[in-house]
Amino acid sequence: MKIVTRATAMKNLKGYIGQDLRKLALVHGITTYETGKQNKGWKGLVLERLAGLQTNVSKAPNGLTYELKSVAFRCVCDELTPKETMAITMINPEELKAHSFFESHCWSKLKTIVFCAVKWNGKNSEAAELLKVASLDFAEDDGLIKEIKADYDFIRDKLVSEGFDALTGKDGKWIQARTKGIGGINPHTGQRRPVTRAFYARTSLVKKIFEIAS
DNA sequence: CCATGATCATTA
DNA sequence: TAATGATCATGG
Repeated sequence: MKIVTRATAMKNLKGYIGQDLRKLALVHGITTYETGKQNKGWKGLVLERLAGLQTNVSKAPNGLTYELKSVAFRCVCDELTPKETMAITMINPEELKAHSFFESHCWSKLKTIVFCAVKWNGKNSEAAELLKVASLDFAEDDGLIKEIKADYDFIRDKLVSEGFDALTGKDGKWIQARTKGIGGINPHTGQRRPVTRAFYARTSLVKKIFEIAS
């Protein structure tokens, strides 16, 4: 397995800025919506390939891997603004209780993230142009880290005192704990699948990250 | 089977 | 329009 550093990944990705991701998806054999079903994750998968990754096994970055994230941007007036929040990582209630912010998956992913701004052209977007690639260096903004940590601590505290079910997307100034379950009904049992959650970066955080990286 | 990819739908 | 909660296809 080949190791791709963040710098290499960024270099690879930058070569694709301005290109249509849908065409690239076809080249790499990634299903988009061609089959009649839409794959909501296809942009992320394409970007991972473009960065030089073979496949993404991104759970628990054991040291020297990085996270690749895409963010949908839409044009508000003349300014590019994040359309939506961005998933960071799944929340494991046990680990959330056990780990402080700087020991968490959330942080270890956040600090090694490579952001890709992708133009969003509406529902079931057929084309997706790669707008910009940025990596994050949080070391240059202590204040922001502190505030993110505060959100993490708040969410962790709430988990301990009120339980996993008490968490909502309302919590947190920069990050939030939104639901991210598999959703739907288990066709075998007919039961509802358990609700899971993930850390999300709010749009304001995404915007700030791109400002820092610029 | 389930975590991961990220978007879609609904409501205030 | 923005924010929150819910959802689906994919890959290992």
